[in-house]
Amino acid sequence: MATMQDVARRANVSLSTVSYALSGARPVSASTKARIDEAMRELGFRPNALAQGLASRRSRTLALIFPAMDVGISGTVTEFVASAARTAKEHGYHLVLWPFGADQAEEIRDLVHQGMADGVLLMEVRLQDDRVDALHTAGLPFTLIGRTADVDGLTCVDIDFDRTTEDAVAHLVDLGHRHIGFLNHSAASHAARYAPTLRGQQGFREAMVRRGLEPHDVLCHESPGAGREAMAELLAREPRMTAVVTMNEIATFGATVELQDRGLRIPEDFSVLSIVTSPGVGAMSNPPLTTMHAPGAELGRLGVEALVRLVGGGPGGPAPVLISCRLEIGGSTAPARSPDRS
Amino acid sequence: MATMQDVARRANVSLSTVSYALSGARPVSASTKARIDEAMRELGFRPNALAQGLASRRSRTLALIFPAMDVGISGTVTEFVASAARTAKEHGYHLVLWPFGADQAEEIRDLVHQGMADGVLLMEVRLQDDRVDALHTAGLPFTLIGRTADVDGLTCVDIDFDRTTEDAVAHLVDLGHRHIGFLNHSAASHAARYAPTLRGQQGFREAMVRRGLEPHDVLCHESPGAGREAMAELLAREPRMTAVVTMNEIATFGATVELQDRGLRIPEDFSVLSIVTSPGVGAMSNPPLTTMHAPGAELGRLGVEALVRLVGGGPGGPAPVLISCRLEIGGSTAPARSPDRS
DNA sequence: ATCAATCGTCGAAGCGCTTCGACGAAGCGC
DNA sequence: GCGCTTCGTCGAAGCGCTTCGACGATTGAT
Repeated sequence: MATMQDVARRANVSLSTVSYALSGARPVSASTKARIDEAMRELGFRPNALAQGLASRRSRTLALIFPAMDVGISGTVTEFVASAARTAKEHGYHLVLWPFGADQAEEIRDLVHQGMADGVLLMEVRLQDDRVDALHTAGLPFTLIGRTADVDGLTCVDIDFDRTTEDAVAHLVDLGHRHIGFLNHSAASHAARYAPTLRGQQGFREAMVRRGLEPHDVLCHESPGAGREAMAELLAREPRMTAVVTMNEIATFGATVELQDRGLRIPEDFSVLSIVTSPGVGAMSNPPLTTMHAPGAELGRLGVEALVRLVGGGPGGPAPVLISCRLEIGGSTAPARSPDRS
Repeated sequence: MATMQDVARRANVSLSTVSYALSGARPVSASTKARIDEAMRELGFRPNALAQGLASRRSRTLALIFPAMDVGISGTVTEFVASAARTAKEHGYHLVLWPFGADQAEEIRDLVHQGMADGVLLMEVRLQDDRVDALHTAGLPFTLIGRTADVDGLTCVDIDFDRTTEDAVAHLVDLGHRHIGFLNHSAASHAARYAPTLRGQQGFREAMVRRGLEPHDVLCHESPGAGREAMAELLAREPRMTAVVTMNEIATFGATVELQDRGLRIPEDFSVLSIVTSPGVGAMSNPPLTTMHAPGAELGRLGVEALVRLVGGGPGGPAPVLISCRLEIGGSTAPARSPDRS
């Protein structure tokens, strides 16, 4: 593996000139640059990333802290990670994976001190998150995928739950639905102050109330069985219900079964709109679900771009960047059946 | 950020002694070691990863080359990546992501020359794969997740398709089924010599023939619509069919619809066994599918462990490490209905 | 007591790069 | 023609660590 010294000798210039030719930190005459380029090509020279990092104190590496992850279908995570890695590469950065949960702030601090990363991307952020403090005191640039309760001074990229629930309700109301339920994540996630659960609930309620409609929402464990029960409970609370917004993929499969078991046809008798979904899940139902697909790829791209800006000394986003889920019309939503009697 | 020099001064020893105390490369007296440890703790010292890597010529970083990935539900990929990252960390390695497709062998060579990684994990290997050659000539240790056509001298970790299809057929035959279909991946993947498609097909056929049964298998695009058609074709080919093995998640959802539309109840009239599935997909059907879950986490762990061994100068696996998918009984397989009339 | 073989420690030479100060050679105004 | 700036290049000093050879101080065998 050729070193810069080899290139310098071959091009009859000094080591530092090669470095300047490469980085452009100082001007180099065209003829010299040509000789150097030639020498590099002939030797197949690639600058050593570690030496470069050590000397410049910039590793050109970003770290992605990602959760232990025993979640069910996490196509969204894959999309996110793939997109983040691709974007990092486009900006000349490596992306390293740090598998740390919310309780491992201390270990994160350790890794940060190793100087391997110029910046950190933190995903699955809790409303209250020790890792954020750890990163803060470590003094390393970082951006959050998600939001803590207080985002002051932080750079965040997150799903726009307000807009997503608003759009979801708007879609159903436009179709004539008035009695709409919301099937949320589990009570456990609510208790743990899992942001999507809280924000989804709030967004749905506001979207309904804004229209003078009564919101009905239930928490539901991530399983088809729980989904059936939750759907049953929603119908018990409001028998005139004709549509449901779900934000719980696995439970949705149970919910549709409950509906069909009651003789309610989807979408003729009842509309189902699944929000914040992984790619492809809509297609797994019959009829295929109308979904609002979680913007995993966008989050990855924007998160990395914000971080790169930050690492380069740029400004942190003053406000969180919020991305809404995109509505994808499937076959599970349709105009409300009967004129509403309420 | 404290350096080794700081620690040395504080402990009243030389820089090299600190290094030896840390690495154990040479003996250090207990009392000296104690002083050094103390100094490290007081200063919160963490060795700089880049400097360590530069000096020792080992970055303690592994690279994971992973596909562009526009696949549908890739929970398995997530499992794999998470498990690989966790295992790498347990062994004191970082894991960096290199998003490269099969056609980017040249760029891989470039990155390898940068000296950032001690070893490479290559996933979604094609039977014929330029990247393997690139890695080979680069002289960097690597292990494959999957297998090329010729695995001589290579270290591989892969799904055991023979065993998986054998177990799948055995499960169904034990239940009394005799006319069994196989719903494979797409013709495109077959043409591209995508290994799972080829090996799955072959394994299924052999498992059937071994029992004196006639194998019926179809290629099928990854969509529910194609799944319906493929299921219809299988039934047309063999009307007495009472069970199907599927290796195409999205298509499976269509296949079950086709069966139910024909009045065939699952599992009373017809058994469906979905193999090489992502985590959680079984639960998405009603009834929940009996599946053979792809061992994503095991592949990640074993792949990294093999690579760590290789990087440490250990022997490459002489034979590929093959892992079978684990049968998870759901509600979509049951004893064959009527005594077989064939 | 004597000599060789440890043992524990130190100093120094890198690893391959970035970056700072310096310094001839041009180029400029006057 | 004089000093002055600008341009292109060089040498050297690190970045924070590993590792090699060396060297007193013990230790054990004789």
